[in-house]
Amino acid sequence: MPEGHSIHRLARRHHQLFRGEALRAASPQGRFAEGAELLDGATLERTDAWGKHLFHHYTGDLRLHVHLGLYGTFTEGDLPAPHPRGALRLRLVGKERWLDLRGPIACEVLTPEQCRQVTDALGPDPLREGSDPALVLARLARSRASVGSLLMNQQVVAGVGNVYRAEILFRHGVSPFLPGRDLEESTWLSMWADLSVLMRAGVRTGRIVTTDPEDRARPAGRARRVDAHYVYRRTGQPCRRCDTPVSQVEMAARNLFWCSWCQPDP
DNA sequence: GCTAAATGTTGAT
DNA sequence: TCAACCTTTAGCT
Repeated sequence: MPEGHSIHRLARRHHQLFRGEALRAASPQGRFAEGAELLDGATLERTDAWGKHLFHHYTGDLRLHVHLGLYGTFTEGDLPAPHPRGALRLRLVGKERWLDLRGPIACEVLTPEQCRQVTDALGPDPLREGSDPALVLARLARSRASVGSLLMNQQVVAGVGNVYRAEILFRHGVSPFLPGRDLEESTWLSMWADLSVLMRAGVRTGRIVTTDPEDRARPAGRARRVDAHYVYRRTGQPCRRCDTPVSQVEMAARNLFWCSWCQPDP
């Protein structure tokens, strides 16, 4: 579930797996053969994430840039690595562990300068130290576009995806259709603070849970699955706060979910 | 066990 | 606006 929290979690994990190790790199699929050749033998110094973009810093100023897109996925394990099967874009092998990457939308070796170009095009990331919500506000304040679409724009805020978008709007009673310029500053600042908390929890657990305990159904009997979302993918089901059926509409080829009572139209 | 839909973005039409 | 990327998972049966 690659929203920003997953990518930060992966950055942390890859650092744990391979920090300080010289890695073998290969692209069994062939689509990253040149890049893998460049990386082969380099040592992983550190990892970094900005929004949904992942970076590995290797010796020799080599940077691996990965964007998982919708389908991309990493798998890992202890050596020996299994025989490569399917479309395996990149396999990294360390002293004790292997790491496979499949289906990313971006997997490339960049220079530090090229990495900067990537991150310069991104808005502040609630998961990064020192990110400034005022910069986001400045973008919102001069846009007639809906806050629902602006939150999905990585140049405005980095790391928020369809789930966090729907849930943060609900939690603050904001209609997705409100023009960005009409969002109150104080509302945005509490949304940002809330996003940081929720996304940090996502990094810790690997799951997106946005409901407050009092809005979840009583745990009937044994450990049942937690009611993790207020509106995301709950079309037609009663709102956890007011019982109004959750609404859904397709917006820019993405599903948008909201409660028309808790988040009234502007 | 199978099918449909999905967390995202780019590039072509 | 749509296809591509080509894996995972939720929801059926």
